[in-house]
Amino acid sequence: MEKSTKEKILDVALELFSQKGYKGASIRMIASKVGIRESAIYNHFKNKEDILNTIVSTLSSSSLDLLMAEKPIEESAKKGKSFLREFATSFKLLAYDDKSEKFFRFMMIELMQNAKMREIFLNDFHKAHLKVLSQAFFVMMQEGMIRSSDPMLMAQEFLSPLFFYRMQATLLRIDAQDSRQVATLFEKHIDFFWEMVSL
Amino acid sequence: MEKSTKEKILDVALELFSQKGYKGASIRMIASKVGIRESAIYNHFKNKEDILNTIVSTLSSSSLDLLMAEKPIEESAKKGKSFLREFATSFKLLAYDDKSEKFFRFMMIELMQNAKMREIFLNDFHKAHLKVLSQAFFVMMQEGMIRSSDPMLMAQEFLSPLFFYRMQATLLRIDAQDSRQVATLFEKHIDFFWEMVSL
DNA sequence: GTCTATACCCTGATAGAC
DNA sequence: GTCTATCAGGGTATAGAC
Repeated sequence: MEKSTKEKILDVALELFSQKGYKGASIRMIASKVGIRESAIYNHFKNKEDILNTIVSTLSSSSLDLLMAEKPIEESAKKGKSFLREFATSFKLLAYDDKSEKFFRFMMIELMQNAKMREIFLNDFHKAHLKVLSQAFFVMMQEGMIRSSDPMLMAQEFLSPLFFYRMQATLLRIDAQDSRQVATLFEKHIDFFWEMVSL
Repeated sequence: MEKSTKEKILDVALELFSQKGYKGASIRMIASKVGIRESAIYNHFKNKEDILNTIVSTLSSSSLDLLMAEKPIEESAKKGKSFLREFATSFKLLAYDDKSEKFFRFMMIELMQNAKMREIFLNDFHKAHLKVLSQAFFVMMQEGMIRSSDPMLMAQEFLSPLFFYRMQATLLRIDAQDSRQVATLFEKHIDFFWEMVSL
């Protein structure tokens, strides 16, 4: 099963976008890495922006699906610490999945430059995670598993370290540095957090 | 007191770097915004990279000084929650200081593209903060103010939300959105965290 | 210190042959 | 679908007049 030229272009483009950002990755470099001429790109995509949009719409949704495809939160949240561990593990796995990591890198580069990417990050990414977590914490509070507090605040406090550890892991891996110490932080975070909030 | 041309160039460059990144901000745009020709830039800086280096070496250190210019940590850490509040307040103020915010935006853009910026972030910025905080938590544990745990882990857990809230505040402010809700998270974080760890 | 003029490279994109 | 050829525009940087 050979990859089509179109798929090759998308793969190479994501690779280069994640290293140099949208502006820094030229059509010429993409074509060269794929092994065709610049002009041949335009048989598959209208222009450079068309490549970008295809990548973004493909990958911006997939990361959420992995986390949310489970049963209703009302039920799974009753598992308490296990739920948090599953959530964090999914989050951590994304940090070590090739395409997800590349998209994450790309997203971080564009975040401060591109309003559309900010919207994707704040709404699709962050707000969606917060919603799931705050609902879960609400259930856990009702069940008397954890101490009473603002569920949304607790969601922010739980999510922030996950994000930051993921970012650190990505940064270290770019320079081929050892990221195992950071990897253990995901698990330590669950233990630490649960010990703090559980009754 | 008039600003020298050199200072104007640095101000405009930081402004544009923070909006478009290093590659995206051209000498031409910088010159145009300052009100001179491109070639005149080269009377003040050897080349574009020279502008970058001047900005980085000026601003990468200053953000730390603000936080660390206090008394020895061994003493101030004994203040417990007040110490954490002071630390977080300094951190928050940086998010609302014009030049610091611009440099932060610029740093976030370059982080995934530029090895030097990664080094600045991980060593000068992150590691330095962790060192101060872990020392402080160590003292607090010895004084019996907070529960016993790994001081470095506790530092990571305390710092991560601060970073993430700062990033959120910056993102919202770029689009001129209301960032007051995020601003309150800094204070809520202190209260939440302290309630969790204090004895 | 600033200007004009210029050199040279890289960019995205199109036209037309095969 | 891919190629060669070509274009206009923007990028950094330098030389030399004022």
